[in-house]
Amino acid sequence: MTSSAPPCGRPIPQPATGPEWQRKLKEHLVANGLKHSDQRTAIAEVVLGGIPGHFSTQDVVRIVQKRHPGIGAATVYRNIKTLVEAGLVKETLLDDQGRTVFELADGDGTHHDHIVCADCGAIFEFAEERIEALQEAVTTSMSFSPLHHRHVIYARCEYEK
Amino acid sequence: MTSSAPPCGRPIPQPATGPEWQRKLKEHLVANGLKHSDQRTAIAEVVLGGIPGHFSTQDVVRIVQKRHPGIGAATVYRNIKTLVEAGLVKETLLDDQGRTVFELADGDGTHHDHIVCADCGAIFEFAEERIEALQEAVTTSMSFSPLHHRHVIYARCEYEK
DNA sequence: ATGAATGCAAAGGTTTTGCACCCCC
DNA sequence: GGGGGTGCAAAACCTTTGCATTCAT
Repeated sequence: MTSSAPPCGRPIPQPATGPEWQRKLKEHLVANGLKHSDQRTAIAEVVLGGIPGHFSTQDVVRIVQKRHPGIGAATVYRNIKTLVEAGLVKETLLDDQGRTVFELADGDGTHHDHIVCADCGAIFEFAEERIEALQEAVTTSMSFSPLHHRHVIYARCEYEK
Repeated sequence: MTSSAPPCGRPIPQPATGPEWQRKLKEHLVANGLKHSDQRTAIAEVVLGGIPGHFSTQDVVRIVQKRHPGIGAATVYRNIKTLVEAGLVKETLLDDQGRTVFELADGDGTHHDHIVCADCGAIFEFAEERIEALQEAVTTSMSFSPLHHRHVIYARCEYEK
């Protein structure tokens, strides 16, 4: 079946859902004098328990509000920022429309970069040690200390051609 | 301004200013049934003749309007899109504030990626064949055909520490 | 009670679009 | 004169912020 658009005929990688994000979150809140709230819990549950792959804040707003219509968008923005600071979520890349895109932080210290399907927009991941190493070498050779990077390859899925 | 603040004590690379962009542009216009206009000329002159390094559309708007106060921002947006389609300018990366950043297309087929100073926001370039090759290999090994990529390293200039 | 969290609305910023008018070919 | 080009203002979007209120500790 030659699908006219989406899901690229390939499985979207699932996030590593840990049973311990709750502990990590509580830890972060306590350590920073932050407080609990039903909204915070609801948002964290949606993000850390139910979102596969990559998402924008607007995605979260939609899902959260479907479940809890009272929660405002600003609260979602503020809480995702908190989740990032807690190290549970990380910002990965800005998409073509200027939205910030997030993904769950890998429980382990794993790092990966992304391939975006130019046809359907699906996001895939890849890890290549040698690229990381060369990257580091290039950066230091230019007298910089690398902090982080955004490496996104836009490609066409061969199955779609 | 795209790269304001302390210039990191390093020279910003100058673009390759060709004497032939006018020919290329006219070619593109003719080929696509597009027309000339004083505004189009003015904008092209600012972008292709006078802008060093990397710039946002807003940068161009400011410069163009200083010289020709009558030209509207929408016209600049529309014309930069045309310049991109003509292959004279290319989109390089989205900055932290969601603005689209452009640079002049290299006259030759040269390709490079970017290092952004996390302290001052200055943008530098690097080229590393081996990274490009690995990138291609990884992409095809995943059954994709690479189209283009965005590879941005955020780093701290050692001189600033 | 003290500081955080929330909701709402407004503001900020970039980019797009609708529309009437103008101008090149 | 027909189709692109332009200006202006309004609209889209995403995200942040101000403020009064509510809530957790």
